[in-house]
Formats: sequence, structure tokens, C-alpha cells
Amino acid sequence: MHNPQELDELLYAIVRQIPRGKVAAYGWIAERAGLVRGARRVGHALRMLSSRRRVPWHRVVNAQGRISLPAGSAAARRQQEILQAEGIVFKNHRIDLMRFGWRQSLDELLWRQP
DNA sequence: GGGTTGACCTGTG
DNA sequence: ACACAGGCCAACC
Repeated sequence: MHNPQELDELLYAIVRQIPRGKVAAYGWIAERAGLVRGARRVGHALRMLSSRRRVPWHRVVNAQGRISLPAGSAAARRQQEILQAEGIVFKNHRIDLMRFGWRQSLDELLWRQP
């Protein structure tokens, strides 16, 4: 997929696979899309996302389990509210990724490269 | 075209 | 835990 638009679609499709009650990091999404260091690219795709599309953008957080929107912004509050409504627990503004992080497989969990 | 700016990540101190 | 640097990449002056 060399076309940027196709790549966006692929990224959205992956985000749609995150189940309710789980979250994924930008970098994980990029990895699943075959991008080497594409975390920022994922952030861009989500920022450009039209609100009419049904993509669970709120289930994407940064690698530290924190919301990556401007702290205190309306969007950040909305994201946290939705996640909490889905059963995600915040502890000091952070999500425990070991517990709520969406992993494809046990392999990915165990063999996360150094 | 070049410089700046982020919804990023990892390593290092 | 915190800060900083370096890498990254597309959007936007």
C-alpha cells in the first residue's frame, strides 16, 4: 500500500479490531500495519479522521498508557470518559497496559523486541 | 523547497 | 520518577 489514503484505511481497519475494553499504542498499530517506526504516522491518520467514520480512535493511547491529547482538553476528557465507560481503569491518569493492552498473541507479548 | 510542529518511541543519565 | 536527545514522518506554513 503505497498510496497514503490506502494506508490510512489500513490503519483504521486495524484500529477497528481493537476490542471494547482494550487499548493499543500507536506503535503497535504501526507495527501491525507493517510500518517500521510509524507511530507518528498513526497519530496523523487518527487526527485526520472524520468524526462520521465509526473508528474507535479513543482506544489508541501512547506507549506509556497515557492519553496523547493535550492534557485537560475537551477531547482528552472525552477520550477518558469513553474508555472508562468501556471498563478501562485509570490510575494516576495512566492505563495499565499489561492488563488492558490489546495484544495480538501471546507471542507478541513474550517476544517484544528489546 | 526548507523549517517547524506534533494524538510517537526508545535509550540514556 | 524525570528530562533530554535522537530518530521518525506527514502536514502545514
